[in-house]
Amino acid sequence: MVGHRRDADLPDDAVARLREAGLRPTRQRRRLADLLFRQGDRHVTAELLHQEADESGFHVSLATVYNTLHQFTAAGLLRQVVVDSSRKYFDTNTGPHQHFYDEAEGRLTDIAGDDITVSGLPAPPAGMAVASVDVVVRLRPAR
Amino acid sequence: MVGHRRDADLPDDAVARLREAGLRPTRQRRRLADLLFRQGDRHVTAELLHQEADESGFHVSLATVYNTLHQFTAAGLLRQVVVDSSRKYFDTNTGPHQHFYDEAEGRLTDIAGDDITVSGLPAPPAGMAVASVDVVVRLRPAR
DNA sequence: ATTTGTGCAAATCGTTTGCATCTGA
DNA sequence: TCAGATGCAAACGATTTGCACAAAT
Repeated sequence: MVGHRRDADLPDDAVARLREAGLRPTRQRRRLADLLFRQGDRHVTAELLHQEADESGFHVSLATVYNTLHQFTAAGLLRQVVVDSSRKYFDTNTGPHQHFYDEAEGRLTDIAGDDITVSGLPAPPAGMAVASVDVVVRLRPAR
Repeated sequence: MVGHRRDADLPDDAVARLREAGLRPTRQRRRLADLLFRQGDRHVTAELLHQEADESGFHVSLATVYNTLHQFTAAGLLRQVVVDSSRKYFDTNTGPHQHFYDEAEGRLTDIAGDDITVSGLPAPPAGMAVASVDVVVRLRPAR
C-alpha cells in the first residue's frame, strides 16, 4: 500500500533510510536528509544546513535543523566532528577517517581512514580506554 | 633598578616572563601567570582559572581572565587546544605534543610529541599548507 | 602625563529548551 | 486518534566588547 506522494519529485531513498534508523519520515526530515545524503560526504553546521534548505526554497526553523541533526546523529546517520571550539560540525561519513580543516574558510575535507596512521600512542591512563583517535590537519593558505 | 615589591611572597619569575613577552607585569597578570606557570604543564579554561584565582583569595574579573589568556596566547606563552566545541582550553605547553581528553571529566593530559607519530598524511589541497597536525585521543572509562 | 589594563554590565553568538500547535501512521 | 514532530520565542552558557575608572611606566 503506497501512501500519498506529497513530494513527487523526491526519491524515497531518504524515506527508507529514515525508517531503517527508526525515525518517522516527516517532511522536514526527508528534505534535510536529501540535502545531507544525496551528494556524497558532507560536513555541515546547523547554520549552513538551515541556510541551504532556505535557499532551496524549503523553510524549516533553525531549531528543527538542530533537532534533526541530533536525531540523525543519535541514529548513527551522522557523526560530530570537533575542529572548532565555537561551532559544531556534522559529518555524513560515519566510518573511520580523519580531517583537513581550513580554518579561514571553516571548511572540512575527509582524509581516508586507511591513508593515515597514528603510531606510538602511549597507553591510556589507568581506568580509561581509548574511545577514538581524532586527527585534524589544520590548513593555512600556502605562502 | 628594582621597583617596589608589592607581593613580597611571590618570586619574580612571572615578572621576567611577562616583560620578555612584551606584556606589562600588572598585578593580575602576575597572579594569573603564577597560577599557570608554577606547576608544570597545565590545561585550563577561563572559567577554571578564574575559579582557581578566586579560591586562592585573588579576585579578578572573568573578563580580565579572558583578556589575559588571549594576551598570553598572542604572546606565545600559551596555546589553544580544540577538544570540545563549547569550551576553550589553554595549554601552558607550547611545544609540539598531543592530547588525551577525558570527555566526562573535561580533563586534558599531554602526550609527548616524540611518542606519537602520524604517517600517511595525504598532500594538502592545492594552495594550502599544513599549519598543524592535531591528535586528540578521546578517553572513556574502561569497562 | 600618558599609555595600557581592568572591571562591570551589557551585548553577541551558537545552541538548547518549553510549550502550544500541527502531522503522520 | 494521538504519539511524536515542529516552530517560535525565550532561556542558556561561553565568550566578547564598550566604556568609565585605575594602575604602570
